[in-house]
Amino acid sequence: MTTKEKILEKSLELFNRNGLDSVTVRHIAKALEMSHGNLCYHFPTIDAIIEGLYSQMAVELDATTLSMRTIQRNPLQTLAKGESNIFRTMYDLSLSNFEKLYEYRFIMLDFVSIMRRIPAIKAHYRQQMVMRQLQFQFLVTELVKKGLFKPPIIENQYSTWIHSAILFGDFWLSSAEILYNGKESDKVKIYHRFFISLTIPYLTEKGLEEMKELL
Amino acid sequence: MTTKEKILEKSLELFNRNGLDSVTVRHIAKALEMSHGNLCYHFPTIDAIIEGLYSQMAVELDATTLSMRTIQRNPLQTLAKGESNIFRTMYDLSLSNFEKLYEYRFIMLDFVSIMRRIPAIKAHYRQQMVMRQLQFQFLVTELVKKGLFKPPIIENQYSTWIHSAILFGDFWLSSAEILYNGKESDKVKIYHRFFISLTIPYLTEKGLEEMKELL
DNA sequence: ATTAAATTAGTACATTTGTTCTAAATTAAT
DNA sequence: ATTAATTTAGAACAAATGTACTAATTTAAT
Repeated sequence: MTTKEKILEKSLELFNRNGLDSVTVRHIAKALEMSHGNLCYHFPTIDAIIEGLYSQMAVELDATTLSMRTIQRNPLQTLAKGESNIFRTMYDLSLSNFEKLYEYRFIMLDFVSIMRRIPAIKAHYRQQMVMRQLQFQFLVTELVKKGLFKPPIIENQYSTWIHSAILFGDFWLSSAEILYNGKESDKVKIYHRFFISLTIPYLTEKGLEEMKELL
Repeated sequence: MTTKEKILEKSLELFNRNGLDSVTVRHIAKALEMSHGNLCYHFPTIDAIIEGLYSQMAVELDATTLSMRTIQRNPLQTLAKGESNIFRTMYDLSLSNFEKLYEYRFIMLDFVSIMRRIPAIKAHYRQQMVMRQLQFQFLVTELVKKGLFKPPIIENQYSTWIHSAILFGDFWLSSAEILYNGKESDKVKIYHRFFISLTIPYLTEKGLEEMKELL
């Protein structure tokens, strides 16, 4: 493991534990038993560390999104494997997404602050968001075609719902930080279940049966 | 207007404009053309200012919640006024809530950070949350009874939904801060409409008609 | 083995910040 | 009008922080 990697790893640990505000280059250096002068040799500013961690997360999230893209590219083929697969795939993909966000939770917990501090991150996030929206949109359309999701009752119903689903995805960690009381090790699972449950009123009877099977 | 009030007012303005992190006692004092020594006479710490503003918001939010409580205390009487009233009331109350949150948006934009810094605020918020949850629960039950909301398909469906509605209420400003592109003056209206739209799949046909009338 | 490049430690400096303190000035009370 | 209380300004201090710089040490290359 290179020094840069060691720094990123330890920084993530400290950011997650103590929050963005409370961690300084000196803390990180001390935790690594190196001089902060040296640390600044590798990462001249603390923002560079944050940016490095964000990039890491983005890359790792992309790995899961990639499977999503496979579905998108060959939707018929993917869906043809059997209808129960699509929910299972959705479930698994969103869960690994949630887990990844938890791994980098300091970013989500200080989301606005980070986006304001580092414009490059904000730009990247906004770009990703356009993609996410399209993927969701596509997925929902497929689900309606397949008779698993109800057709929209009013115009734009699903795009509104997608928007709120994305919002949930971005801020469940913040909400949990303040309200969650249970075991830390159950947090991801529970909020992910919340997330999945939000689809229920949109399901057809057929969709509901499959979902019940899954849960 | 007392000096304390002037300080709170100007602080709110600066916090909203520049973000929590970027505002110091000296900035506030300078904007008010007073010495920061004097400012610290009225508010010994910057956290005291934040706490003051949070209390203000809480009190003002309570004013709207109070009307909510009137419904809760005399639900039959309130509902008997005509079924269209309940949606109108919901709409108006949630809108004034959204407007109030916008007025104190710096709090919502640095929600986690503030809750971590000032335990008293966190405690108060958590307490309020229990109330909010109950009010929502009650409201939904009434709406189901009245035949405006569908009965739950699976157990705890509505408590999950309420949870996510509260999450939306707390973090729409954060999401908008990063993603919203439109006119600033439309922000509240648009996100509030989102919020209201999230009820649609839960509405009965009767409910849907009334909602369409409202929107 | 020698030279060049890189990494590292430690120091130093300028800024900022929250907070305290003192003395002056203003206001209110009697 | 005198006294007491409140308010204000400004200086002062300590701690923390980001960043830069220098010199030493280690590593890699030839």
